[in-house]
Amino acid sequence: MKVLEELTGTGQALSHTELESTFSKVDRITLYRVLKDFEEAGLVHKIIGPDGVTRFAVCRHNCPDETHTEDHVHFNCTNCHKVFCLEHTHNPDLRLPTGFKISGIQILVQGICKHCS
Amino acid sequence: MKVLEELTGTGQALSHTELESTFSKVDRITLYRVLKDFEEAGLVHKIIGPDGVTRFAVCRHNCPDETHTEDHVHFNCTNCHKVFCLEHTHNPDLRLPTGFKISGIQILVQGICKHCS
DNA sequence: ACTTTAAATGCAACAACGTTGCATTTAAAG
DNA sequence: CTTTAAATGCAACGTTGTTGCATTTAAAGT
Repeated sequence: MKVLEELTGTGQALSHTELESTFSKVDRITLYRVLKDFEEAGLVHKIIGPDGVTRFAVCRHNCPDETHTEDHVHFNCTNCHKVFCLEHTHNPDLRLPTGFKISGIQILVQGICKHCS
Repeated sequence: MKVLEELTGTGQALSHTELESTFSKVDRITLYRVLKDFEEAGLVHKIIGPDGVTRFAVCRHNCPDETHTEDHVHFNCTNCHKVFCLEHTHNPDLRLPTGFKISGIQILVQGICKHCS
């Protein structure tokens, strides 16, 4: 699929709207289904930004085969509003109050990205 | 407002739908406006869960007066699906790739909460 | 090459979430 | 008691996402 190529080629996470305008000839419902299939197949993962916008990014090498746990940090640039996967910045260990058991962590950092600074 | 009392009383973050059913006599648009005003006034802060559902929680003591930066971790229980503010679990220091400047961090931990374990 | 079957696409409709404009009610100030 | 402003409710609209159904496309079988 060309959608997968687009997601792999660009270094950022793309929203449904962005993909829709890229593939203007494709129906938006088809896009929804394609992305849903990709996500269930473990090829892409969904990122919900601080604005509530859901974006999609390809799963890279450090995405475990089975669990598809995203052990990396996501970055949201407040200038260009793009969302990146910082694949090499892993989730830190957190010490929670007693009684809370961790199964997953999602970290979204906001700031100025490499290209805008 | 009774909405503020409800948010302060319960120890968790409440979604718009939950608040709507609590105050069934209040119009949902009024609820939207009240929550928006509270947020702009710095009384509550918005939390967007991993499911994309936005919830609201009161800002406690450690919310800085000016910036309203939420320097604490949010917890989403995979059993009861509630969202809590872990006020005493602060955001860790993250070391990002060169060129990325941090202005804010949002951490959402998933697992089993104190009441469900 | 033709038929059959299944998968992929497009369309229509619907539901949830959120916002805006306008009229009405409520409450505060004069 | 009147005037003004704030708060509420209603209607309408836009966006996002899902589902059902018909149609097209492609693959498999004969």
